[in-house]
Amino acid sequence: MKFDVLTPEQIDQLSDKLHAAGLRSTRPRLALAHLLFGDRNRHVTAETLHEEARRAELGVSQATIYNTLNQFLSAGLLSEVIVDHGRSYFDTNVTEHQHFFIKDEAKLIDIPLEEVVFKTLPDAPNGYKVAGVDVVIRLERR
Amino acid sequence: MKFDVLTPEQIDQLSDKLHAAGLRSTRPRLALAHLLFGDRNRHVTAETLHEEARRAELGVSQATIYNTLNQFLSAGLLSEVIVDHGRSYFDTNVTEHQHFFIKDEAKLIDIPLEEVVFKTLPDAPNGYKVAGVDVVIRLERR
DNA sequence: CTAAATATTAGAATGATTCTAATATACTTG
DNA sequence: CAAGTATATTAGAATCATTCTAATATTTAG
Repeated sequence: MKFDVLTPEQIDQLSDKLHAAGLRSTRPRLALAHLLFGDRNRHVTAETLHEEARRAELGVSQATIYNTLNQFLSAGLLSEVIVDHGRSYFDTNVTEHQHFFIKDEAKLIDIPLEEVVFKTLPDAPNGYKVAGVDVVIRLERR
Repeated sequence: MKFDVLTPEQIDQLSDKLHAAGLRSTRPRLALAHLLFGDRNRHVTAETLHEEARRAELGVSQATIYNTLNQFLSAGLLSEVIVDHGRSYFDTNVTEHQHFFIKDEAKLIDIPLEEVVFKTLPDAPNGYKVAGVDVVIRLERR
């Protein structure tokens, strides 16, 4: 899939999404947005996205992959999942939810928020407030 | 605090701990074990431990800090906490428990296991089993 | 005490990511 | 829509945490 394959409608739609997020609509951003924001939620690392972009012959540099992922993150188009040090995972699901993580496969699976319910959770220590609660269920092959 | 300050009793005790974990008792390991395994649980990164070792004039190289932390981890004397990519945190509390994390202060606080109770948790997907459930409550200054 | 096994170390190498600063593209205003 | 200004993109250098290498030192077993 080359960038040229995007229909005018797709370009408009993705352009709007970028503008709505306060980002300029540029060729590399449209191309990456097209890879990221399809019908289903996705999890990528800079490396996996770069590889996809390479295969699709998007002509997008590694620096742009990093810049774009971080800009999409800041703009709220992506969320970050911290399950492993060394590698940053980005999630196209920006609603609150949790994750399964299969380390051996470097794979993440979303868990809908309602499937993780707490009976008890501690209060934040004095002077602090809770910014988020992240649950990671680590999996291994049975 | 120089290494020489360790009493023979402390050396014996830490030596036993290392041997029990299947590790040889060496000067650098005793020195670092002394910093790590005091009366209270601690959270360190390679950097913070290296800085402590430097201040205490232990004469322990950075490579040894990394090697030792990883050996202690493999030996079950430390656990790893994944709350941030880029930096590895090690915890002297090796019993199951959860964490508060204050990103701005690069600070971890232990949460006893009984303070985090689930009402519902999803089953592992087919072919997998749960290896662990990590809960991180992210905090910000109020 | 000697030999074999394992540890330590400085410095090089690696891997992920960020920075730099030069070039290109998008937006704004007249 | 032209020209100028703001913002993006990029290759390659730089950085940061960490691991590796291979030479030297220490520990343990016999």
